[in-house]
Amino acid sequence: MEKLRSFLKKYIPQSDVEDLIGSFHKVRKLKKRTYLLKPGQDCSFLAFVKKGTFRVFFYDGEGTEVTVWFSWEGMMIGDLLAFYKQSRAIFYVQAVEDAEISIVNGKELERQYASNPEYLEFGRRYAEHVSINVMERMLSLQTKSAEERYLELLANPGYMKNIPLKYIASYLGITDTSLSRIRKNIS
Amino acid sequence: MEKLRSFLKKYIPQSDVEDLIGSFHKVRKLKKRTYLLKPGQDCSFLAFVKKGTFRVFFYDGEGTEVTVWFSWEGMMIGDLLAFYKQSRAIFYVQAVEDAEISIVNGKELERQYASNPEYLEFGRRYAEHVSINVMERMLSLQTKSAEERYLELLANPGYMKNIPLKYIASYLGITDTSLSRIRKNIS
DNA sequence: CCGATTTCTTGCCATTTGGCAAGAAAAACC
DNA sequence: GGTTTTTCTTGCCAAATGGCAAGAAATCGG
Repeated sequence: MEKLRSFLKKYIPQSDVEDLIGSFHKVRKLKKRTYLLKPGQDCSFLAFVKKGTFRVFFYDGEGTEVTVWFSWEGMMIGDLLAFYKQSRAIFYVQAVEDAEISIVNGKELERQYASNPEYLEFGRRYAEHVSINVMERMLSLQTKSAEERYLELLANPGYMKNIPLKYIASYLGITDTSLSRIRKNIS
Repeated sequence: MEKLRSFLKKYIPQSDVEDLIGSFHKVRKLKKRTYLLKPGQDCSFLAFVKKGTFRVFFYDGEGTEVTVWFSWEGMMIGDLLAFYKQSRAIFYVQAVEDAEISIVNGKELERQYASNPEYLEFGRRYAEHVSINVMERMLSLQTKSAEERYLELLANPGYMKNIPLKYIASYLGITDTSLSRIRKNIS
């Protein structure tokens, strides 16, 4: 639970987070390529990634897979859009490699918020953090070329190293063919 | 204050919001094309738009204006990215037409959160709402053509009707030249 | 280790979007 | 109302990205 503790402490460093940690009680292991969520399912929970990598994706109007988000060890995963909208799952959430997660149910989380306003502050700060990340990705999509966006990804640690290029391509908003050509250009 | 009340009630319908309303005490009027914020300024506040329209923009590496966001009557405005990151302003925030706003200072807002956990819940729900909006715009940028994105905008009420096309173009992530051609195509 | 499957690259050509510059149209200003 | 400034459109051509299909390369699964 050490990783979960330091994750939570990032948002509410002053608070005792033991009760909150305790509410992430359901543990699941997922084999590579299996699904944590599919569209239409109940997705009123958040999961903390203890091990592995996930991707969030859907099929667009033409039946093409679009990867919306990735999540690695030490981060949260789930269908956050649907979670915040309080709707059924919109996306697929799939393990990109063998993974292990701890889950907190949405109702349980609300109870934690109600019992301790410091946890409510966690909810707020986490949502703000999500806003920041999504805004920055949005800006990148709005203003940068596919090649620039790809270089941006590579600038990060080695996060992308086990991710198939076709997932990365759709995350960048381009086809795998185009990404392949961009890679050729760069090298 | 009626509009502000119903805005706040959208997020915390059960709560008495009078104290929170009271904290939006500073009122400002801005003439068309004047700035509420410029990069580097202190932007630790939120403003509620009582009248008028705003846009958030910056200059990219090539010195081209990029419109990031719009805000209309009944919504909040400010440099939300910098506000959440607790940094100095990153963007310009400009009145697109004569406008009037009510401002709440960030520190004051924190005091409200501290004094009443129900207001903290407002902070959380609003950040979640922002996440939803930004995610949806991000998805649109990632998966749709410029023409589809433009039609999407038009599908809304008459929101865009006083906005110069060049601002809309940069909001869509294209040049004004391209938008002009798209418009020709459509009609 | 080997066959089956998935992923990645490449060629050819189409479509979308951009850059620049000139002129038309609209809006702002006095 | 007329002048100035800003915004919008268009033509010409370039660059970026896509679609399809074939084959190469890598990975998977026993």
